[in-house]
Amino acid sequence: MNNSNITIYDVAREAGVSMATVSRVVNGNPNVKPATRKKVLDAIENLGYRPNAVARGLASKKTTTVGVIIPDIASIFFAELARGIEDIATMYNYNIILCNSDQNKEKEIHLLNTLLGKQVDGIVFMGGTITEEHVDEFKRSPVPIVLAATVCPDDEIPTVNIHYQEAVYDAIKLLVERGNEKIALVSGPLEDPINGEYKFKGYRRALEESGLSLNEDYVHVGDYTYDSGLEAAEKFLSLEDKPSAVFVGTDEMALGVIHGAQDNGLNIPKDMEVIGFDNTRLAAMVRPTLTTVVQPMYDIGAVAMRLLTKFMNNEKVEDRTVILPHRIQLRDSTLE
Amino acid sequence: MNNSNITIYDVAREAGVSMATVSRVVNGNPNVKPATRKKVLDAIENLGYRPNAVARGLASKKTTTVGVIIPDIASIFFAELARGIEDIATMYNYNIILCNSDQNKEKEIHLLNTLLGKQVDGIVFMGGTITEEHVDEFKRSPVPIVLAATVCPDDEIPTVNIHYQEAVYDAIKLLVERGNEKIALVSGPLEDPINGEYKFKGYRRALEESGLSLNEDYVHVGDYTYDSGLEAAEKFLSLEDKPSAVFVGTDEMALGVIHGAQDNGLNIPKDMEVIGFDNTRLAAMVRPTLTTVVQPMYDIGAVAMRLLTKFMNNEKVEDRTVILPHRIQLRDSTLE
DNA sequence: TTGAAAGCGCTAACAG
DNA sequence: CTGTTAGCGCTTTCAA
Repeated sequence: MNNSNITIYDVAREAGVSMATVSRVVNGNPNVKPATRKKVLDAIENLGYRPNAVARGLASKKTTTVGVIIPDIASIFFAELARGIEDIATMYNYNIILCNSDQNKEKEIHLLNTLLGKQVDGIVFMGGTITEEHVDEFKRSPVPIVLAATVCPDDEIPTVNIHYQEAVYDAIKLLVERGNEKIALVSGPLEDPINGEYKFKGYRRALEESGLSLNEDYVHVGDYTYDSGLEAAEKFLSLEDKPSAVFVGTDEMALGVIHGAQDNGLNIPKDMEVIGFDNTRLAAMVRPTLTTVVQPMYDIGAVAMRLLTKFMNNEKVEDRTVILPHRIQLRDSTLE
Repeated sequence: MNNSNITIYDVAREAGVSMATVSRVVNGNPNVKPATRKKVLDAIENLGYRPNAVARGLASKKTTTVGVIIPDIASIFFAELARGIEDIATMYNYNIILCNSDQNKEKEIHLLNTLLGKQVDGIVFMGGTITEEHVDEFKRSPVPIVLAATVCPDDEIPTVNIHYQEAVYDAIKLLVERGNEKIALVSGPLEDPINGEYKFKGYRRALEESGLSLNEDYVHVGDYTYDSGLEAAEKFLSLEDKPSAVFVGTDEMALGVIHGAQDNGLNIPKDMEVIGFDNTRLAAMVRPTLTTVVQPMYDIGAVAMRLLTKFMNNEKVEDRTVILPHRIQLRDSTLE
């Protein structure tokens, strides 16, 4: 039954050894005579002994648990990231305490402290805007912290990202090369530097370099939801001079744009080309299928966690700022 | 900076009291003179003291952490459930250790033991098939376990579900009432009792009661993926006598069915009506929008977690098997 | 190769 | 209202 009350001490007695020896076999210490090891293993088996990780954590100051602060696990984007994190964590024998922050700064800082209180061995942090206060907290942390899919103004903090500006630049350039001169942008909230700083700048730079001017009517700021994509389409279609292509900051909003346009009788991509961002599974679940910038979410999570293990083991880390490659996956929402 | 080394003992000295008193104020024990409390609070502030939850856990035998075993957090369905769980957990001041099981029995049992080793105060379990071995483990657990969106053959194990058979029955009946006589089924893997037992039986019973016979050609077993929905459509459309309606076990597969049909020139719902299951956000992200059975994932998670808190607090629980209501959300993939 | 003993940082009686 | 004192179950020197 409830075997949670049997301790290392009980095993020691049952096996006729000291608890130190039991500890050794439990921890795979080689300095134990095979015969002794067997006795102990048998006792463990008989008693149904299960080591108490909390006690172990207190004594060893390691919990083999890492904290994960994520904006919203229900988001298809972050869920994929989380899976990458968890898989690698499991591989290295860590468990994960998962916390949703809703990108709320107070919550984020509070969660950070809760996790540190729980003595996690490290933290993977995903968020929107990283303020100085965030950075201070990160630096004050007694355990390593790695940011995933989150840009940080301070480059001493380890991060794993793709090159957002470049990625958007590439997408816009592609549209330009295909003859588009009226290219709209549906962005996520500009307060998030990934949108306001990186993606937007990529858009602007690509237009400039192509000799195209930035038309404010062609910029719509959404809130990441499908519905805001729908709205963006409505807005663009109400324009005198409609855009011939639109780049959308996330796939979910891109689906909204596509459907909004189709609901108004447009043909995608003939009447309007659409490019999304992220390459979530959604991209294959629309008609036409969505051309999109591939952001390897799972890999970002996996690499961030791997990086964290290095810090936790005091391994040498050559580069604390890792940039993963991106590319554009052509599908049917763009011509040709 | 790194304040993780300062302990309750340091605070006690700084405040000129005993550690017991510090413990009292940290834990909100009212038996402390206000003046003393203030001294302690100041000392805590000055030193930047942060209680060590691991030590606390060892001493109190409570970790305020619950384990969550989930098939795949990257699934839109489970991610929503997880969010419900986490929100309520946070509300009751618990953190969550999240583990992906991929519905693999060995992994599930192993994770269970890992979590128990970490001394979680309770566990929310989501899975597919629950075997006797599972039930044994659940019953052997020293802490309460609640199953969410997971049917269990043994009804002593607390569960939170909707009435799957009834839900499917309702959907099929609706199709019948609208004049359909050739109703196909796209199911998830039949090994999962939710599919093989409950949903399938709902389908069969509705047909029987409507005087319709079950046609094997009209049953396709998918694997929950969009692509398997696509395949199902291909298969149905290759039939001599094509179905006029199809009920699909999950929304994602339903999108596949819709697109598969459209890719073959069919008009949904005119040529074929489609009903999905779950009412994930996907249901609104297709054209036509998807009529679907509403399974309140978030609520299931939330209620399961709430139930777990009751067990953890030894509160009276009237009903360990809770059934949440379902309904059908009519959209455009069905006629009228 | 094994054991003894001192903590890890905190809670929880029990006194006072 | 406050302090003393045992542990909680395990790891980790240090000796043997």
